[in-house]
Parts: sequence; structure tokens; C-alpha cells
Amino acid sequence: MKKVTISDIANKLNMTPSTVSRALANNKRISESTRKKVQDTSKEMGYQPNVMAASLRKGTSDTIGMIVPRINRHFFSNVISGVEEILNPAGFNLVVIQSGELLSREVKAVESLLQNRVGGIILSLSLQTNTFEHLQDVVKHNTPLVQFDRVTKSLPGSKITNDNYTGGYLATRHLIKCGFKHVAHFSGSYKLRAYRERKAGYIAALEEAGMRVDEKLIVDDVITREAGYSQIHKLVMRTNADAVFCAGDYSALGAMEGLKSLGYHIPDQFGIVGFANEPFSELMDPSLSSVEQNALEMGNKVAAAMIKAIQKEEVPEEEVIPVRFIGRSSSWKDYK
Amino acid sequence: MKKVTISDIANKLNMTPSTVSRALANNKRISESTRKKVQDTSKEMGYQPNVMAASLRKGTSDTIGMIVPRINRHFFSNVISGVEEILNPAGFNLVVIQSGELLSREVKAVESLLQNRVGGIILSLSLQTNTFEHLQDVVKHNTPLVQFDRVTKSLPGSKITNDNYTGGYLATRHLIKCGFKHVAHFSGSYKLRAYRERKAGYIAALEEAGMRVDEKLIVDDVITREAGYSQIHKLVMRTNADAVFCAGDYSALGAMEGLKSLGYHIPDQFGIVGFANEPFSELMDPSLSSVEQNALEMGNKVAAAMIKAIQKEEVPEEEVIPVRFIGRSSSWKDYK
DNA sequence: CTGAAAGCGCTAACAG
DNA sequence: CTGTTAGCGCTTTCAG
Repeated sequence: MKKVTISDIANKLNMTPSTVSRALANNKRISESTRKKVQDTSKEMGYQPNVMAASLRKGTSDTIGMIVPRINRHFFSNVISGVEEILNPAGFNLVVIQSGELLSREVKAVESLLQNRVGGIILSLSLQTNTFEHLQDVVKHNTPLVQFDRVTKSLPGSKITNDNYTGGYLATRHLIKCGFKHVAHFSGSYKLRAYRERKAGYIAALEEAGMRVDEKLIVDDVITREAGYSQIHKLVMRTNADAVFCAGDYSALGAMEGLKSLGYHIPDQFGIVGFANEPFSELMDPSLSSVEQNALEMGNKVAAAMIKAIQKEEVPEEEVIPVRFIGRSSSWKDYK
Repeated sequence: MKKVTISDIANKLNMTPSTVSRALANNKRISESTRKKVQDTSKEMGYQPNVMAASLRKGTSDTIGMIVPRINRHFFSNVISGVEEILNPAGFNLVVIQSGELLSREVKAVESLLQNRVGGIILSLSLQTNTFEHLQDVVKHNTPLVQFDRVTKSLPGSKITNDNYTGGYLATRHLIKCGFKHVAHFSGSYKLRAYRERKAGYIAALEEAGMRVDEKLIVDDVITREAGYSQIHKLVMRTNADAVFCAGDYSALGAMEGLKSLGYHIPDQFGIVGFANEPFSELMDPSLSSVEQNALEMGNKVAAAMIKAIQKEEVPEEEVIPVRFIGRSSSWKDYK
């Protein structure tokens, strides 16, 4: 089928494309009668506006690009939903691209969004990302940038993060209150502020309790299930750890499996707390204590910041979303 | 920053935009030397092609739109990854939109993709979808359409589905072989073929075993955790069921929780099998038997069909991806 | 209130 | 091998 354009409509009604364009855009300088005529026949003819042509002309589009490491993480998919909740009613479209935690794919994604002239870019950094040149392009192109969760300060624009510090603090304090004496920490990459902050909260809780910070009890780059499994083996062999605060639920899951394979009873002999409250956490046996992030709210805030940035309003430089500790069976013991 | 265009490059090098365009497109009718010059200075000047302009001119774009009910379902997010695996290397971009299982949002998504003149649309129907007018538009616009998983025959184009029939058959046969005598079935909406087929497989297994099909043991529209929880209560009150094959893992989860709350021991007193093999299934206590769908392979096939359709090659009308039954503790008992 | 005209950035005949 | 020209569909001054 030939696609129908505004000129087709104009011809049929004996007017010019400009008038049709204005009528469709609800321009106030058009008489009520022609507006109605135009809108009726456009529907009748099955007109679909060509947004590419419009964006090309206007120099900007109503599409917002969003780059996330993976969409099959509970946290990220809920942030996406939160963003859509605000963006769609405001007349924006969202396109989501996965970086797969790979810098190379993040670079390509940024490039592709820029080439599509999106109205703005929402980004959570991949684990691999250690250089920010590709994002300098975004800045140079004057494309609004909003970062969330995994952010870097070396770029301008809004940064919306979780209260990772408090999360780490609450998780660790809980383990201490449950009577664990040697609380270890499985962290992520220190390149990411989120993990540094969770670790800082962990240390703060130890110090508050007058406990010594033992570097041997802190292992970084342990975020996968596999890493959790293998690292917990090393940990119990080499140290006197009796509990672990993991910076993610997947490593906590791996750690739990590792401990079970060694015959440990959880939580009596070993306490575990994760981070992110993945859907499986409450269903595990024993159920996994975790720190819940308010992903929907974060998404809402991210979208709001993006809209403000597009409208060139003042944007909050940093915004922190509160977290909530959820105690479950993997750690709950003799709480005082 | 002003965005740099091919004319800017052309000016700087004293040639015409056409030459630059051709050099950038690796057109063979361009001398090696100018090609190199153009590509170098384009990089140097930070040129980003405006794909909107190109698509407008060419009348088609390299962007494929994909509409899924929800991205936070293990199955769907893996199909997405499978699609990307094929589409990205082939030079296509994928944009994903969620319908949220709502017809209204599915309609809007289709409209938006059409307005963006995507090169093709990949679709899995929302649960609510009971009319297909919005998809007639896709056909009318000559936009290639590939359906997967939740498909309707009333539209042309490729349809890639799981072998739901065999899945239902294997799950039910397993329960029968484990000695359960009154196997019930929690289905989804019969509007969707996937659920009708799973049910057909269930019935086939019963009949093969010489068991009577009892309509009281079959409940439809039970796909959420909540529905599974409440319906299992009704089921054990009103019938003699001693096992249930659920058309989804979420309802199976709810059913398991409901049975536990009633003091049932699983699988000794009641057997459960789900469908989809969500990540939580293996982690539950007891772990949930389920039917695994090969989502990555499905994604690959979907993408391949789309590429063929775009290149106007022959496309397979229907393709069926095999499934695999995974027996776990929720059903495994006295197997023979 | 409506029309005429220009141009967003790119590609593709058609000519050289 | 490269230049000329026209136009994709739309918006937006600038004139009436």
C-alpha cells in the first residue's frame, strides 16, 4: 500500500500541506471547521505521520534512548517500567538497548542512539566501562544525559542512585546484631561507585560496633553465582569468617550453595545477606535476606529528570533513592 | 555543538556531498584515495550519520521493532537476547516496547513503530488481545511481521512457536508415571493458542494412560501466583486432585504455597509441574519441575525469519521449537 | 486564517 | 571516478 502523506490529504481537500500540518498539530490559527475536516479525512485515509520526516525537520525527536547492562535483571526491568510510566504519558517513546555488560556494545549503543538523534540518553554503565570517551560525544552533541544506579561523576547531567551506603550499613549491622563475629564482604568492581559505597557502609557498621576491619575478609569482583560459589570455598578455608554480606543476590546465591556443599547450616553456622532482592530471594531455602531497591521510584525520578533536561530546566545534579533492608532466614538468628 | 553533516566534510575536502556519501557507503565506484581521505576526515570531524535523513530518503529503516508483553519474564528477555544475537551483526537495530499485557498499549506500540517506519515488527500478543485490527495496519503498510510464542493465525507472516503440545504431554505423562491418579490442569486464557496446545498435550497424556478427562480438574485463566494460590485451595476442597500441571511457573509457585499453607507435603501428597523454567524454579523448596523453552534459539529463528522477510525471500509460515522437560523434587516420586 | 517557499541531511538517477 | 539535480515528508518563517 502506498503510504499516505499530508500532501495527499491536502490535495483531496484542496488546501496546502501547511494547512494540513497545522490542523494536525492543533495549531490555534486554524479554523475549527477545517481542523475537523482535516482530522476526519486523515483518519479516513489511514494517515500515519512520518515521525522521521518531522524529526529531521525539527532537528530533534521525541524518542529517548535507554542503555542498560541487562534487561533480565529484576532491578533494571523495573527501572525501565518506572521510566515508561512517566515518559509515555508525556508523549515520549522509549527505546531500550542492552550493553550486555560489555564496553564495546555500550559504545555501539551510544553511537546508534546518537545517529538516530534521540532526544536524550538514559544510561547505567556496564561493568566493563572504564573509559568515558563515547559519552563525551553525547555531551558534545548537546544530547541530555541522565545516569542511574551505575554512574560516573566525570560526566555532567543528573545522576540518580540508590542509597548504597545505607544499604551496606543496614545489611552489615543486621548481621552483627545477629551475633556474627567475623562478617566478610563480597563486593563488585571498585570501578563502580555503587560497590564502593556498599563497602563503605559495611565498614561503617563494623566500626560502629567496635569491630576490626579485616582486609582478608573483603573480596572484590564477586558478583556472579559462580564467583560466589568458588570464593566462599576459599573464604572458609583461609579465614575465620562466619557471615558474609554480598553486594548482589547472585553471588549470595552462589555463596549459599557453596556453603551447603560444605555441609554448613545456614544461618546457625553462617549468615548471609544479599543485595537487590531479586524475585528468587524470598523463594530460596533458606530464604535470602537482602536489600531492596525501589526500582520503580528510581525509574520515575530518572524520567522526570530527563524531561526537565530536555526542557532545559534546572536538573538535580544528584538524587538518592532510599533502600529497605529485608531480613529473612539466611541471617536471622539471636537478634538483639 | 553544531552537528557535522556530509556537506561539511565535502566543503572541507572540496568535493560534493554525493562523493562523500558514496565514500562513506564504501561504494566501489570511488577511488581508494578519496575514500580514505573522506573516512579519515569524517572521523576527525566527529561525523555521526543522521540515520533519520537516510531512512527518510531510502523509505525504509534498519530498525526492527519488537513488542513483548513484559521484559521481566525470563522467557521474553532471553528471546530478546536471541534476536539481538542475529540482528545486530546483520546491521539492524532492535527497539523493544512492552505492552504490559494490555491491548491498548499494544495498539499504541504498533502505531508508534509504524510512525517510525521501522523495517519490520516482531510481536508476541498481549493476554488481552482479542482483536487484530491494529495489526491489519501493519499488513497494509507492507511492513514485515513476525510473530512468536503467542501468535494468531489470522495474520500473514512467520509464526515461531514452542512445542507447547509436547510440553504439556511430557509434563502430564511424567506426573502419571510418578503414580498420581488425578492430575489437574491450571491453564491460561484459551484465547491464546499456546495454552490450548498445552491443554491438548495434557489431555493426550491422560488418554494415552487410559485416564478419564475430568472437566472439574481443569481450570483456565490461572497464570499468576495469586491465582495459583487461591485456585489450589478451591481445587483440593472440591475435587480429588492429587497433582497439577500448571501452564506457567508463577501459578505453580502459587499452588505450591497454597498447598504448603494447607499442610500438604510435596510431592508425597501432591505433585506439581510448571511451565517456562523460570530462574526461581530450581531454587524453590522443593524445587519445581518444569518445561524449559529454548528461548535463545527461538530468538535466533525469529530474527532469521525477519531478515528473510525484509529481503523478500521465502519465509517459513510456521516453525516449532522443541521443548525439554526438567524433572525436579516437586513431582519426583516412585517414577516408573 | 491560509498559502508559498525553503530546507532538515541524505541518497540515487542521470550525466559527464 | 565524480558532479548535478531532485526529492523523501514534514515544519516553519514570511507573506498575504
